[in-house]
Amino acid sequence: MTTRDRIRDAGAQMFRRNGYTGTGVKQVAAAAGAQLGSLYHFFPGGKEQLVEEVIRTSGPLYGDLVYQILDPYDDPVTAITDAFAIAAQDLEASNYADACPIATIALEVASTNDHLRQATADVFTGWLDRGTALFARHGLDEPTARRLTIAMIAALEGAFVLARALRTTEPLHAAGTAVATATRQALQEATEAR
Amino acid sequence: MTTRDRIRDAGAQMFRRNGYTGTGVKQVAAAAGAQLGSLYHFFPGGKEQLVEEVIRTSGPLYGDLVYQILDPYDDPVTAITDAFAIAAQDLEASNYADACPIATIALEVASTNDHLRQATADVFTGWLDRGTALFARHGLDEPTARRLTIAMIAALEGAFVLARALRTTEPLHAAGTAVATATRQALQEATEAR
DNA sequence: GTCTATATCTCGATAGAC
DNA sequence: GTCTATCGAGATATAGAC
Repeated sequence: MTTRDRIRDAGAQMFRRNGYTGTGVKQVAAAAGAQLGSLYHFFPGGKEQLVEEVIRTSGPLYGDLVYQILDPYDDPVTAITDAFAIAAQDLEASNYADACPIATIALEVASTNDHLRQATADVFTGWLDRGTALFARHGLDEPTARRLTIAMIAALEGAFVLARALRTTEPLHAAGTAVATATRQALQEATEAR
Repeated sequence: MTTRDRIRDAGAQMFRRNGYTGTGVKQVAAAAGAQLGSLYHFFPGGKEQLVEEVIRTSGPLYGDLVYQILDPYDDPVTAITDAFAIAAQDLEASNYADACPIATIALEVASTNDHLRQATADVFTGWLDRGTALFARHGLDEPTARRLTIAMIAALEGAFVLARALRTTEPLHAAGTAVATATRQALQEATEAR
């Protein structure tokens, strides 16, 4: 792996766990086994360029991860339940450190840096579009599919907040169950309307 | 209002909007119209003592706010829908700045400061207990009531993340609808089981 | 209790030798 | 591209006069 990649990955991990303002560029360089000069060589825009790249790479990557869990299922209801269970496992395995790679950053910059806010918005928009298409494939009309996707992502993000604070996976299971129920209901109504 | 209260309130607002690590004690003192010496006079534990007090006061206060919206309703389903709609209005009115008063802090400290992490956990636990009691009053058994409460708070927190990043209230309406649906379903099952 | 001044440290960022 | 040294600004925190 190149020095550039090591810096980007170290940044991704530290921003994810300690937040944007809570992470220093020197720490990132040290964690990457690189010199500060190298960081500024590859990221002349400094810390802000580094986070933006982290947002725009880690964000979609995490979307892929979730998508690949959901996609193979015939039944979206069990797909959702299983996906939240896997998220719970992963979170616990990382000692409640690795949840959403961009949520902390998103909240930190939402009212302080519009350029970075837009980067997080682009990531969320990408997730929404893909999720909407996935739900639509199961027979839901576009507005309903979009509504459910938003609810699913919101449930996951919020469950991560509670789970990391409480250090228990209970929120992920509770949120997953609720989203699964709402999805089952929507699918049923779509069938009845046919 | 006393100087101490002004400092606490200014801190609450700045931590809520810019996060914990993103806020400086000098800025807090300046925003409160107080001198730095006064801040350390009233909060000898410095920044950490200040946030902890902010967490433990603003957190329960926000819980009261939500509770007072939900409580008067006979029907929890419309209560939830309305509560999310009100949250959407408030968020938009503050230009997407004032969402949950402790969520950003909670994510920032979850893996970096166990003492503050515990403070946020205590706040969430308080919310959960009150919400569970409220749902139980409408005829749900305790585990179901707790599950729904967790799902509701998670949906709200996650919707805030999406809404602040995307600068739209759509996530709050979508999340509210999903939680309302899950609640309607749980109430129906409870009635049928009787 | 309030104010000013300052100590100490770490921050992001830059310069320049190699 | 990598490394060392350092700049200037801002961070948290403290001291001490009033």
